[in-house]
Amino acid sequence: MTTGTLTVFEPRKTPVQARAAVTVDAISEATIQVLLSHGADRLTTTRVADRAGVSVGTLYQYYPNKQSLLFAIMEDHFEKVAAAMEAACEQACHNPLSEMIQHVVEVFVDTKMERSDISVALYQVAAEIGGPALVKKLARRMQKALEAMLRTAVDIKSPPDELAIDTMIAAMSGTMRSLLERRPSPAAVRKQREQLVLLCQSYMAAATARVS
Amino acid sequence: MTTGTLTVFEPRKTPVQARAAVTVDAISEATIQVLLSHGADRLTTTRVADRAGVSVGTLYQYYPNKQSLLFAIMEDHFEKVAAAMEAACEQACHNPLSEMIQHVVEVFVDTKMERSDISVALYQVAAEIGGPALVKKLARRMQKALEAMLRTAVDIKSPPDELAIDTMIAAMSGTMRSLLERRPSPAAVRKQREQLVLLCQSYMAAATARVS
Amino acid sequence: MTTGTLTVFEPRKTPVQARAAVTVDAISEATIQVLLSHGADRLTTTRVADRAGVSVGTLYQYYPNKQSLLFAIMEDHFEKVAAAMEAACEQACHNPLSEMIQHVVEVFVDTKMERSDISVALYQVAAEIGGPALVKKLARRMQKALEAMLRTAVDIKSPPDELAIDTMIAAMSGTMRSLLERRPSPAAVRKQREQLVLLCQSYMAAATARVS
Amino acid sequence: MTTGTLTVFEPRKTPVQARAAVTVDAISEATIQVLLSHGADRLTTTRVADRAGVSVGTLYQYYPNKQSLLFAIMEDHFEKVAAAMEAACEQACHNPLSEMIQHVVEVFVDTKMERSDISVALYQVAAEIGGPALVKKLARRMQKALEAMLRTAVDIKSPPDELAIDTMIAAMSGTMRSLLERRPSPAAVRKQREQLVLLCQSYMAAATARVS
DNA sequence: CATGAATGAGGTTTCATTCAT
DNA sequence: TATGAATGAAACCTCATTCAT
Repeated sequence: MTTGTLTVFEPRKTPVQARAAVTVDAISEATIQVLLSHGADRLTTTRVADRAGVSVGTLYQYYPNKQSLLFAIMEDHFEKVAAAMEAACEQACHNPLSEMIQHVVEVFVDTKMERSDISVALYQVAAEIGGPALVKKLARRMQKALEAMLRTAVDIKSPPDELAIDTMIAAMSGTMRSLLERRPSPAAVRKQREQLVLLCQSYMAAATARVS
Repeated sequence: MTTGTLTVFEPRKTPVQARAAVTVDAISEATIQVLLSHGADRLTTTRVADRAGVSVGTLYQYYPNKQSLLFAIMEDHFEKVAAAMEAACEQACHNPLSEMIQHVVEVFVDTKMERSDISVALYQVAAEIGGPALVKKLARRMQKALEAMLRTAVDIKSPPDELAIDTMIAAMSGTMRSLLERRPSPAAVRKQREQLVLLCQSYMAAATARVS
Repeated sequence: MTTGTLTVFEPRKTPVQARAAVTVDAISEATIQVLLSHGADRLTTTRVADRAGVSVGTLYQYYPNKQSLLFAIMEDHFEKVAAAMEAACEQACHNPLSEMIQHVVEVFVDTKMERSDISVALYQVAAEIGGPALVKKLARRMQKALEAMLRTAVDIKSPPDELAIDTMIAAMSGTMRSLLERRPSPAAVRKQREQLVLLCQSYMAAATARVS
Repeated sequence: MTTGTLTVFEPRKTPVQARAAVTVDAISEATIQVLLSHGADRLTTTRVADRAGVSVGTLYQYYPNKQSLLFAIMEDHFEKVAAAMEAACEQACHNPLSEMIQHVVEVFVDTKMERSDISVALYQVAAEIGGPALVKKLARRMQKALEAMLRTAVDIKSPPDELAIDTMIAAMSGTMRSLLERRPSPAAVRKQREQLVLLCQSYMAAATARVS
């Protein structure tokens, strides 16, 4: 397919003056806005620059090409999610399994919702940029964090195996994706979050039972 | 975003002659090939026509525009999935809950895998065409079929509520998507299928328990 | 510096229909016109297409990029010059040295003058495209043809050595370049041609004398 | 074509402070470097400034526009060549023709070689800036100096006519250009210099013989 | 004076679509 | 019907130049 190399998307130069930092942020935010209001195929660098209130030239001072715009947002977002999950996992250590899962899933959903616009926007373009590669990286980090946490569960003999954790991550991310793409109301999200907690809890319980 | 109207994407004319049917199929197949080998952003009508062994002009005799190409494939695929699920649901009536789920999930996974290339290809472009709308339609059909089936389960008092069924569909589709995007080996698929069965079984059991 | 690869500049596709051949010629001719009337730095693909009476899109159907436009002309022109020189050399065999040189130099000047516009136009851009490489190829062909001819001179024992022939080629081409860039009148050309003949004759005579 | 006016390209201000002179030199040198390493079409003011270790702003304090950068170098170089030739001509007065020519040609070649990088760099851009005009000026100066010198030749009745001198200048410059563009080794240059001396000597002798 | 962020006109190239043959 | 040449709007991106700091 495409890409494979990630370095192509790296930002072009780090701003040294104060106003430049503002510009970079404005461009980044504008990208999301345009992605949501116009769709991936009508995202043009000119439109982004316009929305950001700068000229195209300025945009290209900080991003080497159109894809790097999207890539930067994705990297940022994934970093945020990964960090939140790692923190959540650490915090939930030494608890019963079901409480662990509840905490972790709630944090996942809440983190995603915090900038649900970004998530939805990214779903549209993930494939065209380094998406899959970054997703894999993110999954590995979550996998590790979850495993470490699960090892400390007070009410199970041994943690679920890798396959089960993998599946749970896929289920969490995938379900969340399906839900977000429906653009749910906050109330709907609350209800769905509850369901996702239940889903993961019951699966983990079942997966653990079979293994131990 | 875009879309909303579905009628724009309808194929231009139904092939009445055998030769035409072959052409249409070739184009459709070529579209998937190109999507997979070149990526969504490098899918051009000329390339598709080339791959299909016809001229652009011919392509435009059967499809009014580029999007209709993709839309037709998606519609087709979704129809196949929906039909398979409806059949599976009917077939699984009057069984214990867990057997029902097992059957349904296995059929879902198998149907998706049968043309996994199409699924993967479509993930890239779903957003740009009538994707969400079709997904919603598909979800409604599955929802209905599942509900009807669940009502006949021999070992539960009342079927899970709408929210739970919805969640299960989102989980099935979403998890499957996450898995397929990793381009798994057939062996890996078999293992993952087992896990997905377990996931849905345990969730449905839990969701039923809470309701009844 | 630049390039090194020559294949990048190859034409994109060979026209199969009759009208296409006309188009290709028109574009080629328009390129020269624009080069001469606007200069190398103001040669734009749009301008060329305009001048040729076609759209940019059409231009790009036959030339993969801007440079290939120029490259095609250069290749063509060099081929013409090389062929003319080879013919001239063959024709001049078995004559006295000075007559050989006269014939060859006159043919060289006349061939260059025939499309002096192209020569002048190319001087501007040779460096930016595969210029040096093609020049070297051309020089080799001329070198070979001249050497073969000189070996048959009836009034010298042994032909001038490679270095001398090389120098004569450089002198012929270089002097011609200097002259052409002054955009001389036909009358001036005639006088200069005579001088160039004399220059080459006396040099070859001197170079031969020293060697033999 | 372009140009015609020469005044546009004059440097903006003469450096009065020592520091400024260093800067101007650095920029000038950087221009040549970039021209040689990146080619004419990738010569940007920013790149030159970078290479020179200053900011674009600073560059524009000393040169009003990009072309003036190149023009200044060319003017400088031509001035050096012209001065060297004038000195050589004066020094060679009152000698036999062939010795005169030898001296003059050797000085020409050596002066060109001293900064052969500049010559090669300039060949790329001469057309885009005031090139032809400057060349004409240079040729006139050389023409004058040569004529004055030739008038003092001790072994000929009358000097060669204007046309012959013109042709010799064209031959010298043109041949040198052809040679330099091949990027020759110092050893090759020595051999070629000898040939060029011979070429000019024999031509001048012939041209004189015919006239007298 | 020096800096480098910002500008935006303008260049190159692509590609969905049409239509004469 | 099939073909493929032609179209041209529109996208991406560069770079000479300015000017606030």
